[in-house]
Amino acid sequence: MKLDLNIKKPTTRNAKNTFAEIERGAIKLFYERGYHNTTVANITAEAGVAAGTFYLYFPSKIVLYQHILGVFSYNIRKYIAERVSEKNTRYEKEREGIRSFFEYMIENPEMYNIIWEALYIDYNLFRQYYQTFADRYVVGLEEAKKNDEIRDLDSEVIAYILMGITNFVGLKILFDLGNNNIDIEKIIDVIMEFLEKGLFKENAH
Amino acid sequence: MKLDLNIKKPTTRNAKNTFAEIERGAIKLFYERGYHNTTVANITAEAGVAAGTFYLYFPSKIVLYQHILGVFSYNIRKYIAERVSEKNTRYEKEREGIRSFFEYMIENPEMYNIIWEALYIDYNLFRQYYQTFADRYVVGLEEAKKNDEIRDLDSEVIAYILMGITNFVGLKILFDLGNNNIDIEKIIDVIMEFLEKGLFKENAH
DNA sequence: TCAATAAATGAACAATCATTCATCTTATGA
DNA sequence: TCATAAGATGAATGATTGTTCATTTATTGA
Repeated sequence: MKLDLNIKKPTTRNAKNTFAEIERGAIKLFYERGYHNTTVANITAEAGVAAGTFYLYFPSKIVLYQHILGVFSYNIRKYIAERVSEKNTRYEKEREGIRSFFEYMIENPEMYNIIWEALYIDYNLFRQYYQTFADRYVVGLEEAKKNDEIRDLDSEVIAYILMGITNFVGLKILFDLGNNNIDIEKIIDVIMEFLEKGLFKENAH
Repeated sequence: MKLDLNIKKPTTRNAKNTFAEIERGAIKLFYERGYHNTTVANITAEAGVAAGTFYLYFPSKIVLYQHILGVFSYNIRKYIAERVSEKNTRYEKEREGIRSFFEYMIENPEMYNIIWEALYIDYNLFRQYYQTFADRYVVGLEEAKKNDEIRDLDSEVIAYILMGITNFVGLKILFDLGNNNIDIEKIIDVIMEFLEKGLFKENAH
């Protein structure tokens, strides 16, 4: 499934550094200005190398983007999975999943913009990213159902519901990141109470 | 608050048609190819007018985008508000809000891409769009709290939770729109049961 | 009917930018 | 040490595209 992007890996130590600098510069600029407002010349200038150097490693600008998306996609899944696997109940796993998503997002605010931008750069990659994320989620939810931990609701719909909650509350957190008075734990508390008891009171209808 | 985009409104009937054709062509192409892969020449060709005609009405390509975003933003809010106001309980309002969001989205799949793309074209407009949407939501939620219909949770967080749910489940629906066996009512049932009782069973932790 | 105004045209312009390539520099390993 | 390969350079290229403008056509109101 891992598609070959035709990227040339550097061998010498200096070259590895050059490659990493191009990655770093691209992530910074794609985040700050978006893919289309970032030129290859911008990236190489940020990386401190000549324009032509870019094409030693990447056959095109779009391939660099696809590569970076792949790296982020892998890293966030790994980050979350490692922390969730430490917990035992679905409730604790869910809480930890949400917390680690927010953590990763705050440490790597570039990820957000870069992943969403796939919708306008490579639609299939965008769709695949979320569908893969959802598929993994479904596995955990089905297991929790077997253990009688969660209600018997369509797991795929629930997966998208939970991704929607974390992504949009995450968006709000990014909006407010300038303000120093955001309390992430308090926000997670609200989400968890919502997941526990729902929105409506018993007499609501 | 309504910002002046410096758009020239047409006066004669023919000119009104030209203006509408440019709007229509732009929406079609922004949806199909994205903003950056759509040229002004593409838009005028789609509209069946000469390239220069574009600048009779819009001072630049970006202003046309901002104009279209404003139209969608207004239309979807109006569409939902009209239907929600017919309902009495918060439960019924919520269900109708979700349903009408999906309805509008399926009828106007362009809206989704065009609004999200704001993140890469005009960040402030993007942020303003969601914050305005959330602010409206908060008003309704606060009222429902007073009526003891919903739990006492932070209304702004809940607003982003609910927007996240509708947007991401909506995304899933758009992914699957090719398949003819999607049952929207069933998906809404899942969301509503989730909102009623939460995700976890009583004995979950 | 006929000036005055509005609408429309499309070739030309100027700027941008992804990519190439001939040349030079550095590293490697036998 | 030295031949070979890998890494790096940056000016040049060619294609694209947002915008302008001199000119032509259509509409309007008196």
